[in-house]
Amino acid sequence: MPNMHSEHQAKIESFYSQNKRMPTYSEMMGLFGFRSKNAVFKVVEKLIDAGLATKDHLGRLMPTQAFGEIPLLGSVTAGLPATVEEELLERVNLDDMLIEKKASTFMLEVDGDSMIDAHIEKGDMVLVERANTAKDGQIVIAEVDGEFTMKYFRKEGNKVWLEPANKKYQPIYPEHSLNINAVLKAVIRKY
Amino acid sequence: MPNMHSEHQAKIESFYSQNKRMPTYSEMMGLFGFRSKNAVFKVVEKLIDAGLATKDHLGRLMPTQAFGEIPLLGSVTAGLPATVEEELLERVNLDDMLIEKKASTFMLEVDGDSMIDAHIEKGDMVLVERANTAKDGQIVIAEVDGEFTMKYFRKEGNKVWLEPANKKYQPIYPEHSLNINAVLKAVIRKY
DNA sequence: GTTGACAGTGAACGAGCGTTCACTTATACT
DNA sequence: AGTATAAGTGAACGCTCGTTCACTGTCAAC
Repeated sequence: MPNMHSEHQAKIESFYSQNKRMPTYSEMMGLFGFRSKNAVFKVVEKLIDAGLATKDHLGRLMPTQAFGEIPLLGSVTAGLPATVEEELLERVNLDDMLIEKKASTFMLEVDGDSMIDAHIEKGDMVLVERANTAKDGQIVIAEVDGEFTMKYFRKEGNKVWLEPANKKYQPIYPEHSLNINAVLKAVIRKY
Repeated sequence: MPNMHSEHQAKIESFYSQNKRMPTYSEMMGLFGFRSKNAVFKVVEKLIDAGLATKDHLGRLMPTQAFGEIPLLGSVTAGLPATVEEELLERVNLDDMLIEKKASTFMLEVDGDSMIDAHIEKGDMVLVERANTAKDGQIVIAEVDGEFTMKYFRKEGNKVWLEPANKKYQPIYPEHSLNINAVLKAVIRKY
């Protein structure tokens, strides 16, 4: 039996991603197939010694690194190492990485081709944050003549306009006002 | 006082995203500024009545929708609605949406321009899943002559080759074997 | 064969949990 | 003024939690 630890840890991880919380010792009894809580206690003790788990101030198991976190390897040209047992890898949590202000963050689907030269294509998902203002060069979702579009926001002096990232469209110079709706934080394309 | 519920819920959400678990009633006492657990009890009762929370079989608070989930609005041309109080919005969890097999999923940074015509550019982050095989048309990370690259995987009959998404590079026809390392699941670009 | 380490059982214990009860204070409506 | 409704206090209660203790079986080492 190579490494019992990882098997137990995998079951805990699986429980966590289903229930969004850590299992209690009684629940782990069922999870591991034990009939005694003490058996669980000893297993957990080893997981902690191995640095694969932690407890909080209530004695409850805490989600540590590797719960919701994904190994962040180097670049594409480096490829994937054969074994990823190494704990010296950096790890990232998608939510923490992409979402700053959760309450004002939304997701939208892209449905035009006006930002194609910025490599944002139809069908992509965009993560945006509600805002009324933007800085020059940011990509925004704005309302122009009652219609919403995604464009580069440009500002020079007190002159503002919108610029598509597609040569076949023209920049938009607002006559009166320009209602910024949100600024782009991230693009997500799923395959 | 417009809606006390949302304020309390926001504090719980904040606690959850920091501690990756729900607060206990005692912790909520501190969180809300109460000196009695019963005050918390009544607040929680209302949150449940309002459908903003649930309890599990232990009586503990459960993370419900809206914990780690982001409102998924329509398309960009639809813009962002003024109020998002409506509970009829679809919501998505980034992790659940993007990660299928957590144990074999990794993140890499893109560092070439060979996939630029597929709108994957230098600096993008890619979510990949370790694999030895792929289907025709999928984007893969493969090893060719000791070097790793990201390319389209092509297969016709028993002939396989790699195809860049950039006219200035040539397709790669492997002489002996072709080591597929991983297949692309998603592209993430952060601004 | 004996010993020691390890893994698991089963029962017990204190602590903290969620919950309930009785009571007080404040707000709003007749 | 009088009264209902809601919000908060503080103490109590049972239940489940994590933890501990004593014990049994198993396997390897010497």
